Amino acid sequence: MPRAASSHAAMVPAASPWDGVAERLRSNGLRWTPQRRTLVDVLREHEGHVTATELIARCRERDQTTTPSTVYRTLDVLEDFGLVRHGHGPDGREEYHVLPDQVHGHLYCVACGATWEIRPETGAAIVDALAADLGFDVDLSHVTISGRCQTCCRE
Amino acid sequence: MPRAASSHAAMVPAASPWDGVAERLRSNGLRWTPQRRTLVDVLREHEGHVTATELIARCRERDQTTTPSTVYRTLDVLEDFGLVRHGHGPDGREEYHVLPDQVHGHLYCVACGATWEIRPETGAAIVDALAADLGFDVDLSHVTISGRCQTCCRE
DNA sequence: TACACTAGCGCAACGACTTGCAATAGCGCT
DNA sequence: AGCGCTATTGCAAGTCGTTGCGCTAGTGTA
Repeated sequence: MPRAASSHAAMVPAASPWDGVAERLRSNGLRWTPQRRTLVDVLREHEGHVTATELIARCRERDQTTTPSTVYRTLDVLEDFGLVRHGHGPDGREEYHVLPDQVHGHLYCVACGATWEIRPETGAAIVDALAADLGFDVDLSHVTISGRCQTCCRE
Repeated sequence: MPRAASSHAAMVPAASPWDGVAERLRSNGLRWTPQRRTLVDVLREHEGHVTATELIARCRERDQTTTPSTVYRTLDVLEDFGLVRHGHGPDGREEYHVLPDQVHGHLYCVACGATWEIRPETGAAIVDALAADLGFDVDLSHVTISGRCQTCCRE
């Protein structure tokens, strides 16, 4: 959807959810700093999953002075805005899902180390099962379930 | 204490899965050390869930010289023997399930902080759903799923 | 454009967990 | 009971993530 910001703004590249971040922050009394800009630039190219450590490394590529604490704190802020979502990988380390268009859980194969996303329908089945059991309202996005993938099971 | 060390030992308390640990270790070329004894003694009284940090603290109560690295390493060994099982809590920290008589997953309420075990039947439903989806063989024991419990949902 | 207000930054220290390594001490064997 | 082999230990150093704090620098306002 072209989403014309004015009568003649037809050349906008395809609105990215990141485009309005600065304004969104400011309108909430927060600030748009160089450090946040760096992180957002990195996130732009990482739609998918990334570990916090990797994000820090990538930020440092662009700005040597990047500090871990700042990155973690900015990620917290972005999470409040729904732009990223964090969970814990099988080893307990932080993992971020960039732009969670759709909440989904993850599977991790302990044998080959690969990860998969749980399909929405399957995720729904899990959510339903737990809702029926204890009336629990699951937040799938925060979880990585481990086990063995089909391929590794065969071996 | 009655427990006669007589020729006929009929007063043994009821065989605990821990009773044979020393022998099991030795017969596998491993060793039964004072440090391991301390940890096992602690575990004996903790059937259920414990964090690694708490275990270390309890060990230190009994033996001031307890070192974290030793405890972690011993837990790894015990896990190989199936006596404990570790997973990661919602904050990514290690949690140990002592004597997992039955593999089960956990639920954590982000609102009130309580945790529940997932009932076997419900767990089975989850395992089945993922098996059907990707042929994935889930290891439920390693997971804590977060969300909101029934009570907190109502509020 | 200058100013004050305060969000955010970088630092330093801390807690949880891991790992390499040299010294110690269980265990089986004689 | 003594001996040697090597599993374990304890330490030190390292990684990942968090937190308290004083100083810096975005922002809205005048």
